[in-house]
Amino acid sequence: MSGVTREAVDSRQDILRTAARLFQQRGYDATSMNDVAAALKLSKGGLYHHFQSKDEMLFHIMNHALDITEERVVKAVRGIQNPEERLRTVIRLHIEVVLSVRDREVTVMLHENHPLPPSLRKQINQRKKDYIHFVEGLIAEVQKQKGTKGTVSARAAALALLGMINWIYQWYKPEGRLQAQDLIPQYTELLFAGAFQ
Amino acid sequence: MSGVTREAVDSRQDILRTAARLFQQRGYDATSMNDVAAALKLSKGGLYHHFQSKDEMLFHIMNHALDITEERVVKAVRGIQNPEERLRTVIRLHIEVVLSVRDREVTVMLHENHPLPPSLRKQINQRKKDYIHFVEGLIAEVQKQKGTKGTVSARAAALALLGMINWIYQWYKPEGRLQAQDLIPQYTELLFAGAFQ
DNA sequence: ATAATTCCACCGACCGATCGGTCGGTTTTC
DNA sequence: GAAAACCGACCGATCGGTCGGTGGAATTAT
Repeated sequence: MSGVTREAVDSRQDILRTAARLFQQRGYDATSMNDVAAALKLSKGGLYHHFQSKDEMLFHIMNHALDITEERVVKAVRGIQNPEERLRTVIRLHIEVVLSVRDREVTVMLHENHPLPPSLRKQINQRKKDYIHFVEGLIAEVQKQKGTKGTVSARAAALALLGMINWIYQWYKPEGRLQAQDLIPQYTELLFAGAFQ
Repeated sequence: MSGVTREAVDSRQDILRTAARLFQQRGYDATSMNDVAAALKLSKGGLYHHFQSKDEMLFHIMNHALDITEERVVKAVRGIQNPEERLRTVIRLHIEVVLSVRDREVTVMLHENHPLPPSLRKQINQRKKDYIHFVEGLIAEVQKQKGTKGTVSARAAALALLGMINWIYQWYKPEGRLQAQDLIPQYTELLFAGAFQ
């Protein structure tokens, strides 16, 4: 067993990536299992060899989107001591994740609210809440450090920040003006000092 | 003809209101024409007497949502001379529209991106763009008035503001903490001075 | 005033298509 | 040769949409 046991990469991952692409482009409901199978040059029967249901695929895609966010944002800033710098980095990384062409799972998670079976649904919602809480706590830390006296609570600021970032996929066009590298400093400054400094 | 010619109110409006409620609660795709008809105590055949297709209903709902926004936000602030006060009022009114239980059409318009026939789709998208432009222009005015030197462009600020407001429906619970009346001043201050003043 | 006609909201059975999902059997892989 | 991967025909259900017809109110003719 010298590095074997693998090969064929683990086709589940490939399938999920393709499915995520289609779900993002056409929407979950408008994408049939036949569409997914065809895009993978599989039959529908073959596809069902790997997944039990369409819901299960959506669940895995959403879970993977949350894995990505935790990996590329939460874990990535653990080492940063200064709260303000940590928050600035979170903003940058989160925007980069949302705009990443590679991570279409994230957009699917943001947009689709197809009713999953309750147990699966609860798992996803809990992880989403955890992330909001993470951002809220970080903002509270920065507020404390800066001695903020304003009326903006950490919770409202977190929800506003996540709202403006998570809404980007609704209007962003890679070929349009306002590119990612312009967006990051502007959204950051908006949160830290408003739009009229 | 003494005030006659009416009666029966105009059932198309009633139908659209019911459809909007169902579309918002269950989603457009997950709501069948039978569901809509049943909620109105109609048969599906009877429903199709009033509308040609499900797409047409969605189009009218979205158009109506844009009517509401123009009426209750854009037109409502026309009389306000001072740009800053006008912008503050726009923020308040827009949040109130998004949170209004009565205007479920708005949430439907924000969330659903079902592919309408191109001509209808273009109309909706154009009106959305017009509204973004309206907010962008207003922000630019305030920036000029205040002599803003920062790096936040009016366009980025407009998209961020609309993002944080239009995202509210994703997390807002009427029974939760963070009510509308708390939200409005906090979102306003966030845009004007950031979260750490 | 009444009979005939028009009109309109509505019904309910039906259609073709498509959907998610199944299953028995065949091919591929190691 | 066993096990995993895969095929393709098939199923029941549901979908958006159609259509011939019906009953009653309004309109017109007589």
